[in-house]
Amino acid sequence: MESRDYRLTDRQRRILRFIWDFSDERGYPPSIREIGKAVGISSTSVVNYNLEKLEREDLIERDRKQSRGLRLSEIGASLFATRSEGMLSIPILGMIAAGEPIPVPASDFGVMAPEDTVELAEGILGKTSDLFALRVKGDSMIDALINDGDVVVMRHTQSIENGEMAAVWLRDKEETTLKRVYWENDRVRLQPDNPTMGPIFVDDPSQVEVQGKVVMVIRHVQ
Amino acid sequence: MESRDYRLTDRQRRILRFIWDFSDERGYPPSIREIGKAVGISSTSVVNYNLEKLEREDLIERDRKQSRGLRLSEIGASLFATRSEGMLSIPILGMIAAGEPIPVPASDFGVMAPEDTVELAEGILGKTSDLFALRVKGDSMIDALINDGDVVVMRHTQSIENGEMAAVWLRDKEETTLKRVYWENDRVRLQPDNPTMGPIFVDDPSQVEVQGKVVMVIRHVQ
DNA sequence: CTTGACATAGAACTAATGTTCCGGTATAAT
DNA sequence: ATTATACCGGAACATTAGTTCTATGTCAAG
Repeated sequence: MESRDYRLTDRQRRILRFIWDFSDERGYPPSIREIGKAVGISSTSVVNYNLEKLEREDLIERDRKQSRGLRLSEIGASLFATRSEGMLSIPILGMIAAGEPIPVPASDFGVMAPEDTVELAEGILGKTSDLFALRVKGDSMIDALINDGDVVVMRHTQSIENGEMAAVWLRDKEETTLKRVYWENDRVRLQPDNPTMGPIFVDDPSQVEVQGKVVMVIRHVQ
Repeated sequence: MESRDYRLTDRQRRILRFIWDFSDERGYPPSIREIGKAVGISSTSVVNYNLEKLEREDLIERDRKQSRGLRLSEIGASLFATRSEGMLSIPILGMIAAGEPIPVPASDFGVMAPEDTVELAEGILGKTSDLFALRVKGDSMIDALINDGDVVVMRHTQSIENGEMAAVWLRDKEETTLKRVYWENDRVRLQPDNPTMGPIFVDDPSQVEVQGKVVMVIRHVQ
């Protein structure tokens, strides 16, 4: 971010900073006298004088004749622009089969162009990284209350507990599907949550690759 | 979870909303006289009187003797679905029964204290206003893939289509419940989406009041 | 040196804003 | 009917806050 030189005096900088801090803390802007006291100016006219300078530099905006009628402009606020973050944009990387496993073009979701994104607030989920999303195709997870068209937010991880819902890549079949995963002795059982469907057994555990596990389900109604 | 009823008068609601709007637009809070003018109160003392009520309800905070010395409290601010730079904060106003209808303390969700919020990106849903959220209690909507503990985002509206999912207030029973609503001749059928449960029939349609309809379902896994 | 722009200070003034008091109305409980 | 309470309106009042005016000091340019 470029730092433009506003030709501000030290006093003006301190005034600007004080307006920001005061507003942030109290919920309303300071009066001229409060500014003067904070910055060490005894005369209200001097504060006013400097405020006019700041206004001319488009760092603040003023409503004359209104007590506390001033605010930092967009550009002024950006000087203190602490956090523009807080929002998390999770790419929907594609479809995932949750039914008769349908071929998915790529084994690595990471290389696919996101068709859309789900945007959530940070903090609603734990770690912000390692997240991605997929749109569900099929109804094999109907008993897990995940339906065709839903979006599942997933955490990219290899390690999952027995019975957790995960997106798994079947290496030999070149398919990805959403199932509950159970490791049983020498084989892997991929269990749909739909009574009309049976499990898939994979005898060679190295043939299944966990892409990630489900951490959230989002569904639009209508 | 204690969902508290604020018993605000219409005037107090309008004052609260005006403070919010004004502050949002101007960058500083309104004066007492500005509030009065906006909500149609000629006397500053009456505005002051109502502000004291709002303060007692912890919806605003005041700095006495300071012009414009007031701000919405955290809880007060959360009553408005706030958009902060593309982000939408939707208050979870309480529980809603989706099972054996359990009594819900207030018929008007709009005045209850939010226990939490769901934060989404703006644009993921259409209009930003009129949205609120409820946590589902019970499993009567299990076939609609809505389970105990899920959060339903709702749009506050009276008009819904036949068969849509809605939160309805049963006036005589003083309960709110989440069901599919069917208008049949002279009666209303409230249909759970659970084969083990039967519908509720209400013969007097004026006894049911639609609070809002479901537009989104969010579920955390684990 | 003189001038003028700039920055400052102090004080007086005007306008705005918050506070208080007093009376009135409506309603419900006693 | 009486009382208590909540709510409202008007007006006077006190304080806060914005504006304006005058005066002073600095400093670089002419």
